[in-house]
Amino acid sequence: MRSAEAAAPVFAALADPTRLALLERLADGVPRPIVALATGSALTRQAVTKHLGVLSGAGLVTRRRAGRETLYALRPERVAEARTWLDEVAEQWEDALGRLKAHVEA
Amino acid sequence: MRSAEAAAPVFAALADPTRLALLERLADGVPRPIVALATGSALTRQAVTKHLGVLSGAGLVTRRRAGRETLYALRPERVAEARTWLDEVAEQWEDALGRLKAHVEA
DNA sequence: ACGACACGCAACTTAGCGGTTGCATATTGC
DNA sequence: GCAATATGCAACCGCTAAGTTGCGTGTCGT
Repeated sequence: MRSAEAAAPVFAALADPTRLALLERLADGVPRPIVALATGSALTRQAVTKHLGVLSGAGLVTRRRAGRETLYALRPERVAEARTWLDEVAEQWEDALGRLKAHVEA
Repeated sequence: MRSAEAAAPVFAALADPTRLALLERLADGVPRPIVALATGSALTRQAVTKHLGVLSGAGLVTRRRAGRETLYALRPERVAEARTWLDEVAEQWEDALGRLKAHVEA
């Protein structure tokens, strides 16, 4: 993920508190069906389904059909990619800060 | 930034490719006026102004008036906060993975 | 003082998101 | 087979975001 074009969809998926909460609940690595994720979220099952669709579309989560229920699980590679983008910006900034400091002290 | 509630606005600000591009151009630590950021972005000055307003609202950027132009500069603390949130999810997942592995091998 | 420059404010249009409701479908268990 | 469960699909409403256009204001340079 080098360009902003590639990073934006992932951040867009992370931009909703409901979706962040879903990710937090999936962060333990256990795949869960929709109903299990809908209970306690004060939302309709359909709303949760849509949010999971967004997360799946951004590659942050995987879907797998198991009988009559579909299991969703976290996909940590994409989380890592988002972190990479932020790392690059932060690193570039710290490099610039370092050069500035060196220039001032010279 | 411990809860999803606090993290979402920052990610929402990062959700737009135009805003990410603006952050990339500000990542060298040099404060720039709006016109300098608008040139080459294929957008109107007003559109860029709005995006900078969003970034400023999320605390990702600072505004400073200098004569007839307003200078925008990156504010790396917030970038670090977003990274922290992603780190927590990733860490939790890796912990879960570690436990799972230990359980399987046992 | 005056023109050019950089910007802010406000109204408007358009498109997409979050959410709900209603209905159809496949699966499980008895 | 039948009721209950878990889900998918589609239409619809309300709201906000993105972007443009038009106009007004302060500032710089000559």
